[in-house]
Amino acid sequence: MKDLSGARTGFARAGTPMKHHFDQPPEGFRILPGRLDRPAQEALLADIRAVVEAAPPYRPQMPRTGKPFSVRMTNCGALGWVSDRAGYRYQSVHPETGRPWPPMPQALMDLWRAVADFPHPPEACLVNLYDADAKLGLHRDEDEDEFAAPVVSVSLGDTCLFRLGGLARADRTRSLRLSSGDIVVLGGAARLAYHGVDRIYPGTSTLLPGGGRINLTLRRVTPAP
DNA sequence: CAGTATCG
DNA sequence: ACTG
Repeated sequence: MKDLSGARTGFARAGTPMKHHFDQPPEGFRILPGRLDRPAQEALLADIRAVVEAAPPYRPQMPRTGKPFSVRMTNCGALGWVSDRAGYRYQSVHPETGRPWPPMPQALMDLWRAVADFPHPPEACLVNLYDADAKLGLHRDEDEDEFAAPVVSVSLGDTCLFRLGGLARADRTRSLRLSSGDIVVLGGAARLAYHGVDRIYPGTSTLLPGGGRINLTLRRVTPAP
């Protein structure tokens, strides 16, 4: 049964008298018109293989409960996003090896420069590894101290069902498929929009030998100098 | 105080 | 554990 209360913000019909409504996705959300071609995807994948070699993917845990994520993660760049019983945070070292995160590959620095429209380089690239059953619940990227910079996301491998909401958790959401090579920018008002990954469609890409999906999210964490 | 990138 |  649909929620007919109407007492929600979201992708409301135009002309609704309530505040905080929009009939379009939040301003600043865009899927770049041209996805990365196969050679570019393969080059990025080679970079990520090196990252994974130096900083092995691990399974984060939810704050307080310790409940494991289905998604495995690692990072590259000066800072990496981690989650464990102590909470969400950015830190400069891998939580299991204690070593600094491997450097941000040049291709990702170049990609950021090309699409972010922000005058300072990214500090963190979170690498999310999805197997066929992995999901990421609706959330906002709000652990950064710099919201003027966008979040830039690159999809590699199997297609996923991506869900985009609004600025409040209860806002209406839209679902869209993201396929290998797609580049998404969450900037402007959409920088703090709720989003998540509802499902992976196995066998929809030949990029990753074992199947699955890799998502790279580039972020500026500290205020621009 | 409840909620959270969990899971349903 | 930390934010809102």
